[in-house]
Parts: sequence; C-alpha cells; structure tokens
Amino acid sequence: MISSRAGEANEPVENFMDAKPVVIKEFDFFSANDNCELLIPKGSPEFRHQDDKVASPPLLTPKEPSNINLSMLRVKLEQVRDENRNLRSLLDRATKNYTALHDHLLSVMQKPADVNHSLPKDERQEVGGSTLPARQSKDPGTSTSILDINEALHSEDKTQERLASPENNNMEVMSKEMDHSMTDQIGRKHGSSNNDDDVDHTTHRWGALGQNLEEENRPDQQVFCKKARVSIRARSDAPLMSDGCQWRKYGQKMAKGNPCPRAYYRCTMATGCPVRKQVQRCAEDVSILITTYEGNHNHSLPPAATVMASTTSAAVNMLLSGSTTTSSNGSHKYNPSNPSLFPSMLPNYAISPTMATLSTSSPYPTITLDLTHTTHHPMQRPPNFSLPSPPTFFPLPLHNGVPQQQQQLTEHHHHPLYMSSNKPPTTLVDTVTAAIATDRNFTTALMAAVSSIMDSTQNKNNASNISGQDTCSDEMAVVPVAPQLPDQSCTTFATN
DNA sequence: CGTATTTGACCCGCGC
DNA sequence: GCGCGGGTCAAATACG
Repeated sequence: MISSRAGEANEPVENFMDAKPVVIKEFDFFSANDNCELLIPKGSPEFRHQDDKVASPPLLTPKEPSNINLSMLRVKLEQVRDENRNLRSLLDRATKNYTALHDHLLSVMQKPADVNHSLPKDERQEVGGSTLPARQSKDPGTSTSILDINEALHSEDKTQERLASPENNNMEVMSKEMDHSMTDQIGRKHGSSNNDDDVDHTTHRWGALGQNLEEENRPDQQVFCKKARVSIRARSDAPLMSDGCQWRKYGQKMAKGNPCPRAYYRCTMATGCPVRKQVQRCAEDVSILITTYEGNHNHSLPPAATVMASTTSAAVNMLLSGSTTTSSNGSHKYNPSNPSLFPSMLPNYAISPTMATLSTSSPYPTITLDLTHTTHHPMQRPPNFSLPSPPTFFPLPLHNGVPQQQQQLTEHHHHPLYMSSNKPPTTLVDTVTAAIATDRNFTTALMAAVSSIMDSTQNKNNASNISGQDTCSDEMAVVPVAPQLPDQSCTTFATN
C-alpha cells in the first residue's frame, strides 16, 4: 500500500518529463533526482518549462547571473532536501507502524483459533520430539479454517512489496508468506527419507494442520500451502478425468464408508511439483467422480489445465470474497448478498449457492464444486464465452519465475490420459466448462473475476512501467487450493 | 530397459 | 496408551 503510493507519486514526474504543460498533482519526494525546481511557483520568473530547463542551467536564465539568486536557490535546495529527509523518515515510521498494526491485527484475529500461533518457537509445545502448535494436537482446525483462509488472504498486504518480483507470481509469494506465517506453528518432519529427489523433499503429510514445512529451509525456498483443497464432483464413466496435467499414481486406499477405493496422484509435469490429487467415486452415486486437488503447481500449465485452475480459483475467490453461512454439517455456502471481503478484487457475484461449497468439517477447508447438477455437454460454450488463459500473474499455477509458455490448445488431446481411453475424452475441463456454460450466474461471476484480476493487474503494470517501481497486485487472494487457494490456505487449482 | 502401477508396510494424527 | 483411519513410501510387478 505504501509502496504503491510511492509509485503513484512518481507518475506526475513522468508526465512532466513528457514535456507537456506542467501539471503537478503530486511530488516525488523520494526521487533520486532532486526535483526541487518543481517547487518554484509556476507563475514566478524562475519557472521554466522542462525543455527550457534542459537547454539552460538549472533554474537560472543567462539573464540572471546573480550570485545572490544562486545562493538563494541553494538554500532552497537545502531546505527541500531537509524536508525530503523528514518526509522520508515520516514515511518509514508510518510504514513501520502500519506493519506493526497489521501484524497485531492478524495475531488478534487468529488468537481465538490458535493461541499458540504467535508464540516464539521455544514456547511451542514439544510433541513427540518435534515442535507442534497446540491446536495441532487439540483442535484439528475445524473451526478455524475459515479464519486461516482470511488471515492468509489478508497477509497479502505484507507480501505485496515482494509481489512485483519477476521471479515470483502472486500465488507463490503469498503461499510463501503464509507458510512463513505458519512456520512458527509447524513442526518439522522427523525421520529421514532415502530418496533425495525433489519430490521427496516436498513430500509431506496432508494431515490436519500438520504441514511439514521442511521445505522452508530448502535452497529454493519452495514452500507450499497445504491447507485448502478444491474438490470437484462431476459425473463421469471414465476412471479418471483429464484436467490437462500429467499425474502419477502413488497410492490407493480403501476409505472408510466408501466401497470405492481412493487413488492418490501427484503431478509429474515438473519434477518436484507438489500438487496432489485424490480421485474417488462417490459412495452414494458411483457415477460421480470426486477429484480433490491440493497444492500449487510450480510450473507452467497447458491451457486445459489453466482453464481448470482459473475456474476453481475463481470459485474459491468467490466463496472467500463473500460471507458464508454455516450449516449444521460444517459446510459454508456462498452468500452473494453480503459484501465481499475484497470488493476491489471481485465484485459481488450471484453464484449459484448449490454449485460451490466451502466445507470446514474436514480438517482443512475444502472448496467443493459440484458439477453434477449440470447437464454435461462437452465443448458446449456460450457464443461469447471464452476463458482467457491466465497471464503469468495468475495465482494458480506457480511458475517459479519461468514465464508461462502457452501451448497449443490441442496439446492435451495427445495426453496419455486421452490416448489410454477408447471413449471420447471426458475431461474435467469439459465438465467444468459445460457446468459454467449452463450456469449463467457462475459464468458471469467467473468472467467478472477474471476481468477484475486482469484489469487490476494491467493497471498496476502500467503504473509500474511509468514509475519504474515495483508494484504488487491487490487481487491476489486466491486460496491455494489444489489445484492454490491461496496459500491461504491455498489451492492450486487452488490453490490448483 | 525405462516408466508407470500396484500394493503392503509404515508413519502420523486423532479420538476414545 | 491403543486402535483407527488417512496419507505416503517403496519394493514388486506390469507394461510398452
């Protein structure tokens, strides 16, 4: 926030440099150049247009060789410099105060849910030889997941100064920020792994609030939020729905209360990608395939996957941007009538309340997109409907600084998942797209979300280009869900 | 032979 | 403390 103000302050100077009529709305007190000449009243004889200034000695015309004038200007210059210093110190203090207040607010907000969260490391509980937060052993977080999400979302403010870094996209930075914020409450995984590859370095349990952040100390600081997930329910006869990514199955378990086994997959599109997904058929209706994503991709995604990521991310955004009502089973349905938490980021939507649900009954918040109530017409889209491929800032796929390379839209048709099936490909993307297509509210909301994000980012990028300073995106509030809700408890697709 | 899948063992958190 | 269940590992196996 503070930094963006500084960026704005630069813009008038840039305009000034364009040799247009001098209109000074704000003054850049922190510019490397001392723009003291701008303080000279426009109507005074000392005022010269920028072009004149370049052609002649600063602020003095050859007709006024007076040493007195020169000394006066030097005095003025000194005064301005002093003022500049004072303002700079004021800004520093304001920034510090803001940061302190923000931290305090966050800690206060979280206290009811996690008393231990802000404790110093040595005050945390020692459980089984590892440091664990109190709530990890007591409260699985059922009542705190929403708060965690909001906290993570708000923690964005603290990360904004770093967001502009080209090697970070917003999601990644936010995930890191959140993970850092969680560092104090998370114990380290003990026991050694025989495997040294990246996958194993990033491997950790999904257990309730038991994120292993051993990655924190990894050289690349590749840390991921494991808090939230995005679950997609869709009707499908295929054993697996293609979502544009490559997955490797690493386990299968029989889950209690469900005759159908649960399969565990991890993303293999890039080494070390921490994204996992679970695939299981619904116990009540085996025709429904439940795919749950978790983690952030650390690589670029093909369009098919990015569309999915965008969709789930938007759903997460919408859920989180509006208040939710808690039902008896712990699920939260989106309430479009209440103001958004981030009104500047997302408008108030009218999302179908039956389509997306935020559940906190499980140890981690799970955004569920129920696509089973929509008619499945693969590839059917409204005439004007098209999801833009997310630009590199888009929170869901993490690129680790690698520019996202758009691939051919047809690429996923060569995906092994397609080739392995004789049936017409049933893709998650198709399903989601069809669902969107048949739900105008969702379509409208999603497009608004995407447009909002893109517009916001474009504006900021423009401002950044003008000011030459780092800017950050305010819209970054996607829960890292599996697929990035944002670290914040983020899904990658949420945190897809 | 390299890669993907299967599957039993293991780890860990949680509830009783 | 113990058992249960979820999640992951890794050796064995299958496949192209």
